[in-house]
Amino acid sequence: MEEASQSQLEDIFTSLLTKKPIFRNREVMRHTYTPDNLPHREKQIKQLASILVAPLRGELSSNIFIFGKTGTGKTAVVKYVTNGLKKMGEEMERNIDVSYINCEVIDTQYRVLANLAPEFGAEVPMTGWPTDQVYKLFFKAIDSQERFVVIVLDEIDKLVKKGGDDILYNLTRINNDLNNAKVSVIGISNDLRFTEYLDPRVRSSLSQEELVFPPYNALELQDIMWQRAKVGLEPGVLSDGVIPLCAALAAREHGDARRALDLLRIAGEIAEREESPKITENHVRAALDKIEKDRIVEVVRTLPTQSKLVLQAILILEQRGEGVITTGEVYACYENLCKKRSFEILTQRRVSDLISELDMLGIINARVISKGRYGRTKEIRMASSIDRIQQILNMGV
DNA sequence: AATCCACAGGAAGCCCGGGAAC
DNA sequence: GTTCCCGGGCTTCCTGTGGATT
Repeated sequence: MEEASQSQLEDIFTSLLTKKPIFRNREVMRHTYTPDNLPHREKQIKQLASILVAPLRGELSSNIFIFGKTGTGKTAVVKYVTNGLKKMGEEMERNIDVSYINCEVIDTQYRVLANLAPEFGAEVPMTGWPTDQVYKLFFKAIDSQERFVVIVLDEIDKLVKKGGDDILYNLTRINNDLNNAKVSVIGISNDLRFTEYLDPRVRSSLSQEELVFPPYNALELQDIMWQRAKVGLEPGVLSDGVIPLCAALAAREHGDARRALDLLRIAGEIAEREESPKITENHVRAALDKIEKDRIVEVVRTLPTQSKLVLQAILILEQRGEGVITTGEVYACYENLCKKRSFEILTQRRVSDLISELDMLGIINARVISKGRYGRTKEIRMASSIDRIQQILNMGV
């Protein structure tokens, strides 16, 4: 390292002293933050409020089904309106409870009930009990006093995919048996075709009211970012093209506000680290790259051993570069790999599932193709840089 | 038109580790 | 301790299938 001369040191001090911060309030720039007003969602807010006003009048509110892709403000609007509902409930001395459950994490009937019950004062272990016992306890707890209960099930499609629609069936019918309490359910889903998998009775009962959240267009995304930037960033740190660029990039991904805000925040963090006085379009592009890289690194690093072996097999085949890779080839290579490193060998059926999982994680591309006489298989390709993934793989195992 | 490949992917059920209850 | 539950990973067995080849 070079020796810093006196004048260089002075430069460092002055630059540190004069260094202007980028962020005023970093929290505001996160997509998890719920702002005071939600631009371009006035219609949905009004709709939702007009349904949820029922408990304030002492009536049972309809069940609601909410559709819309990721980052269209579904969760934000629901939280916003239900918060307001709770506050109004307190003012009017009505007993209103709102329970929010994210079904991506809590994805079985048992876990949903075990998470709901404690909110009404019934302690339930996270495992061990029969499900119907938990249900009974939950039922009793909820009916112990007169109240309105709104249960929000976010990412409800995940729940149904794994746990079936039994809970929904029970929850939507629960009012028939309750004496004191009244329950309504808000289901949030980003899979538009998801109701097809539901029992018709559940479907009709759950979608008494339906709300659709269309994607934001680029201009609306800009509005959202401007509004956040006003509070979250120092004035004057934004170069002209930055917000339009973030909006354009996010609009390309079906108008995802979450993505737009992440881009802007990460770009800000990169600018901060570079000690740049302004966020530039290049920072945004760097942010785009960083988000994707970080995601891949994290996913690959935390992959279970067997998935890593399958991925390694695909990598080896890809590097050999002998045309299209199929499930059979991957399995053969994987078998070798396991033998060489003395790991247990799973069946091809299981490996086929692991390949599909890797596809869903976006590390590889796998699509089903038919080679006519030569059967049906998956055509497998790497989705991103082979070298980088090999590096991450080398660190583990 | 019939055949037939190389799998896809559903269904059922096993095993195990978590835990509760008795 | 034994016996009961749950869920996740996995195997076994299975039926289904698009389209080149016969």
